[in-house]
Amino acid sequence: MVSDTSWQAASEGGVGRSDPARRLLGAADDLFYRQGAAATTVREITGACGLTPGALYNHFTSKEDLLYDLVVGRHRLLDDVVVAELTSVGDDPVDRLTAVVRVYVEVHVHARQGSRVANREYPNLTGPRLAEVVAIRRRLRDRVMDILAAGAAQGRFDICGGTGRASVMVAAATILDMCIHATEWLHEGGPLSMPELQERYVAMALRIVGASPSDGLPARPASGPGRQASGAGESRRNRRTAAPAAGGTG
Amino acid sequence: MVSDTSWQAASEGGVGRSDPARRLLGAADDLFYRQGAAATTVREITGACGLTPGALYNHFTSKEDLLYDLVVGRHRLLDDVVVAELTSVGDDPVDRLTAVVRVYVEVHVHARQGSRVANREYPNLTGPRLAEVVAIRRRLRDRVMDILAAGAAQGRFDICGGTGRASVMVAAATILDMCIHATEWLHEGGPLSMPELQERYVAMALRIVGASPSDGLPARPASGPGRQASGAGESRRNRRTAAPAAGGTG
DNA sequence: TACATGTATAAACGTTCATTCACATCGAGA
DNA sequence: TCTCGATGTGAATGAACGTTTATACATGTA
Repeated sequence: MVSDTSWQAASEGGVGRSDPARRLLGAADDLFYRQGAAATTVREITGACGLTPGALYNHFTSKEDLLYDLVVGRHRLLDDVVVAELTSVGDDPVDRLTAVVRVYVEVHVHARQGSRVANREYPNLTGPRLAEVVAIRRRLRDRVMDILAAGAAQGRFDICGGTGRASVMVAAATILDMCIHATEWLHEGGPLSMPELQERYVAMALRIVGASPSDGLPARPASGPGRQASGAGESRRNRRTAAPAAGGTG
Repeated sequence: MVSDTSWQAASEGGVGRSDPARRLLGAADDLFYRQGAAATTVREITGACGLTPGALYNHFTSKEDLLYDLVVGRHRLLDDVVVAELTSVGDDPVDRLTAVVRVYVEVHVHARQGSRVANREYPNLTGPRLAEVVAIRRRLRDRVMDILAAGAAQGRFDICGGTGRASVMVAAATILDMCIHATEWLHEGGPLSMPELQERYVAMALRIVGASPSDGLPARPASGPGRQASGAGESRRNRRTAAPAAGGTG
């Protein structure tokens, strides 16, 4: 499990920033989320903070610099959390893939707005700023490819199409895209609780790679309880009542 | 199977348009694909055709009207092809899901550029034009949800999380996103042939819904040859040797 | 009191954008 | 030959953009 406070606080954005800078980041995040970064003007951002356009340049060198702050922060955060989770989880490929999917779903759904901004707006960056974000994204993908390749080599995974690099990449990218897109129609407080959500996505991911059951995780999961696994007992109580009745959409 | 000529010709875009209009559509498609619609100027579009900006307005009422032409055409086309395929395929849910996935992969990968423009730029539309495209997209998704729900009701599918609307939607959207994102790192002439590609995606889709084997399709497919089916022998020659693009990660 | 610092302002800058419009060109039909 | 419709030109328009600049106003400190 993700140690709740660590990334949650950081995901508020603009740590170590002055108060006006943080307010500008927050306003920009809202506007970028609703309209897209390209369609959002400096005047809108500063206006939302009760400021005039010039004020932005006391805190950021440019509009792109502000976007970079938001985007790269989220990417570094995700990268860090994934690494931390993977170093604490052991060698079993099923465990490792499970951990990655759990983290991805939790981070993306929890910080839905910020994640969508990061994933949709990063191509608006240019030059070295873009290169840095792309490098992080590639690293994230390669890490999953390594897990899949290892699992396939051990006979634990059955990747559709074999273990060639192309097939492994298809599977890895599919799994990550799936998790990222969870934010598109699901949100905290929605019809599904976070553990339920994670369970579904873990199950789908394991199915995609054709994972053979290991400890207690059937490829066709029983509806029983999840695994005990990591220590942090944070799934004790449902943080929302969110009656998981069948109906609701997204 | 997709009757090759039908949609392929139509996907060239701008059917029934005058020659300059078609050239403008083609140039805009290229530019939108490379830079995004918002970042592409009317001057660039007309300049690419050896024209001046004003000339565009002899053929389209606005830049958005041109984008609409491109985007709605691709959506209607996909919708039509899916409907045609589904009406000719019988009632078996496995067959129906297989058909949808095959069509999606083929259309998106074959018309990679146009598909990416349609899927990435449609949010730039406004008002009724946007509403029309959104309606088509919803229809496409609902159609897959119906297939999954029917399959689950017949006990042929085992949707992760049960047969509630939310779970079915998660699975349906995941499958469609997966197919759409095939264009992000795969292309005709890439390391995988079209039938291979379709096979992988069909297999992953069936795994996601936990399909139980029916005619000859194991949930863990043997690596042997695919089903006979796919008629059009169109992947004969490799048109490019381009490298597989880096692909989206988290 | 004097000064430095952080922050905000109002106005303007230069650029770029989509769009408009009066006018030219040209092929086809009468 | 004349007209007409389709098409293209090239200049102009008004608006919007990101950004810069000179200036002002607090606040804390020496």
